[in-house]
Amino acid sequence: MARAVQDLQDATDLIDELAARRLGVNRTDVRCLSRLTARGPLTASELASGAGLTGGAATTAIDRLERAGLAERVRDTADRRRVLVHLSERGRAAVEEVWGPIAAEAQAGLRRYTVAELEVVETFLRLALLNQTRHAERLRKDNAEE
Amino acid sequence: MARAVQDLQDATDLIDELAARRLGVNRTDVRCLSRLTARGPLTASELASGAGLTGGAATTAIDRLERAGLAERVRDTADRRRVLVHLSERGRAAVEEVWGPIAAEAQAGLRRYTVAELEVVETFLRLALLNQTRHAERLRKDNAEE
DNA sequence: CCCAATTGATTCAATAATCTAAGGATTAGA
DNA sequence: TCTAATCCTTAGATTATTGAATCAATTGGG
Repeated sequence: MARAVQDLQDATDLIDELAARRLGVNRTDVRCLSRLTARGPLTASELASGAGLTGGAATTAIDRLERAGLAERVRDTADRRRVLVHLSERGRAAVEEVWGPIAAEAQAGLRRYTVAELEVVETFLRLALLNQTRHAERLRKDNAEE
Repeated sequence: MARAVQDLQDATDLIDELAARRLGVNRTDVRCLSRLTARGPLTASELASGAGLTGGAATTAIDRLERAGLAERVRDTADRRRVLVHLSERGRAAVEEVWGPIAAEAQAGLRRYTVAELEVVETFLRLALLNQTRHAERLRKDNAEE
């Protein structure tokens, strides 16, 4: 079972790599695209913490995405220190082109499952997440108290 | 459901990051450690392709792991061009310390599931993998024929 | 048995990405 | 209004990866 999870993760990793090449950006930028798709427009710092980057790295990542025409900076009118990062129309289309079909087929596959079965799978995933989160906490604490 | 999978992946990612810090190596090195743990001693080139690295990158990654005391180079006596990379005793212990408890608890969690339920989950994961693999192929082809 | 071709690993220079720290602009609070 | 805090950017140093060249060992055809 652990192996099945691992294999799935490796495959996802591979797809990210291929998607990066396809879009002409790097893996970090793909991670940012994914965040932006999932969580709507984000400020530079939200994107940074979401993608596990420092501020400086986020700035250059956004630069690259902007240069690639996949995202756009929009100054927040309410607080002009902030920069909101939006997916551009082209960015949205690119994301759809790469991940749309994957999501669609996954969705289709789910239709063969009964509600009870879906429940089992989802609970499994949530428990696994809980386990990981608990241990992430343990590691964070261990790292802190060196 | 897609969200549950995504969340789990993010959490795994976070753990890799924390583990890297804990062990004093980088993410690439953690990927190598994971490969070495899962697939036993590997030659430098097997490790390279397994971890998605070029030859040069693999060499320096092994250098770092060796310097950190986590792995060891062993010249293959049968074919002396080859270098087998083994986890060191300390490497094995470090992997166990970080991932052992996670695996143990995951294993324990699985015991609450019936055989039928496990079957459902495993099939789900395999189908998801299949879907990803199919689309990885699509992307690879698209990239190739540019 | 030898030599050319191949294979495996390493080295090195160039490139790319990241980090940290400092700086500039804006906002919020006293 | 002045000060501190916040947000993003910039710049220099560090780190990692790539791709090509190199060295060593092996293999196979003649």
